[in-house]
Amino acid sequence: MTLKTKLISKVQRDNYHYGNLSDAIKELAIKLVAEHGVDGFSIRQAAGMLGVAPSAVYRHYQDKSALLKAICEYGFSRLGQQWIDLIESSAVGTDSSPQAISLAKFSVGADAYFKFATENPVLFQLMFGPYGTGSKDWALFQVHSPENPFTMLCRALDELQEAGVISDTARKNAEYLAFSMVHGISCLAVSGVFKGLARDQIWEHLALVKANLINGLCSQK
Amino acid sequence: MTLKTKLISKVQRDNYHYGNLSDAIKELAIKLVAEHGVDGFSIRQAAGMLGVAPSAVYRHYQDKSALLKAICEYGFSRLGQQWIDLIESSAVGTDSSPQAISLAKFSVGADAYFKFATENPVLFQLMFGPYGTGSKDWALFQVHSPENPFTMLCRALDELQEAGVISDTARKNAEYLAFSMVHGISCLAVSGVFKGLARDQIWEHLALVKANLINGLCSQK
DNA sequence: TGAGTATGTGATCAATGTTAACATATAATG
DNA sequence: CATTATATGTTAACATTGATCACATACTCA
Repeated sequence: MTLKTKLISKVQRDNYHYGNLSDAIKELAIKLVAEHGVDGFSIRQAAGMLGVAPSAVYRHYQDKSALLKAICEYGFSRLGQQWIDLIESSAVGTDSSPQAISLAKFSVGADAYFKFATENPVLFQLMFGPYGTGSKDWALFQVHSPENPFTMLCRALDELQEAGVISDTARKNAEYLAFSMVHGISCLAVSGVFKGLARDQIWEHLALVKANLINGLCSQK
Repeated sequence: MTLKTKLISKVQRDNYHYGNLSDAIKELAIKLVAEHGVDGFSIRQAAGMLGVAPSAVYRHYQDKSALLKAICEYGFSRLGQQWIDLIESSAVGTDSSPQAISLAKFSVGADAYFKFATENPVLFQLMFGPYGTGSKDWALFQVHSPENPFTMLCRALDELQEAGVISDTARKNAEYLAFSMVHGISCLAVSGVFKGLARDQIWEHLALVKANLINGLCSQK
């Protein structure tokens, strides 16, 4: 439970002011948290690595919890970005029917969500933990910000409906259903429950989940 | 981030030996963790509340992480118990068809899982975090212990198959599918994402998820 | 009874989060 | 340009924590 003190290279600085400590400390914290877990992260250690006094951090973040919350916000923003990017990069929509396009978009979106989770397990758990969505004043899921993955999912479902792939009643019930499924398998993958399985197998589970979800939605009249 | 020191009543003891400190500290830890979160829990505080020196705890648990792991094990065992209990108490199976019985059992099992999660949010998150399923040597999900909720789910699915409610192929793909869905909505409920919603609404979401799941499984030939 | 073992104590250590008083660079203002 | 205000660092300190050590006490069992 004590931090491995290791040999922390205390970087020497020549300027009194750092430059942009607020961002620097956040980026480093993101890296350290991902690497050593939330509990293995300490403000003092991070400050030392930047060659800065621990108390300097408190000019930019009120708390350790405030810093962790900032990391969560970064996580959500990056998840949103990757969602969009993956849809773009997978070239969904080139000469296909609107039905096929909306389906592919939905599918790729789910992939992006799952991919983000498995590639950033610690961050993902942090985002939905007490310092993220669990924190008292977390507004991201109430306000309909475009960065919100839930909002993105809803838009993907809207497109499915507009393309006539799913019915109006299916659309109504779909939101929490779809979110639960994609989030669920992501959580499981991240939690260590699938420890024995190969990556390919886990992705097959995701495919199964997606297929069942789409099937269920389409079969609703 | 610092612990609220409050007025911790240091209980006075008359015997040198505590009795069963191992269990006492665990039970208190379970309560404190549930109440103040994992990060708000300290060994020293708990020891103080039992009127015992902090170092005494280390006779029974190698680490703080070992204690947290013990809490996770308790969690899984209690979840399993409640799964069984809820099925018993809801009197599933009195003069009904085998199909109806297996369906009801499955449904009630999912309810038990969800109920446990929402009633023990901190514990639930802990169980699937780094000190639970995420810990390096977590064997509960590899060994098929009867306490394992995944094993229980599988048995419920077996019964659905045996009763002829779902097909053989549906049974094969069902495990991770069902687990993902039930676990997914439980995670969401616990994470704070549903913060604005009333309890009834959240339970309706669960009902929807269950309905869609069963529907999807039954429609597979 | 007496030795061995299990369990609890006290003192101590290094690390951590956090704060306060002080120092310095940058920005704003006259 | 000189001066002041503000933003951003530093140093030192404090209380709390996880953990370890030598030591003390009670229980067990031959």
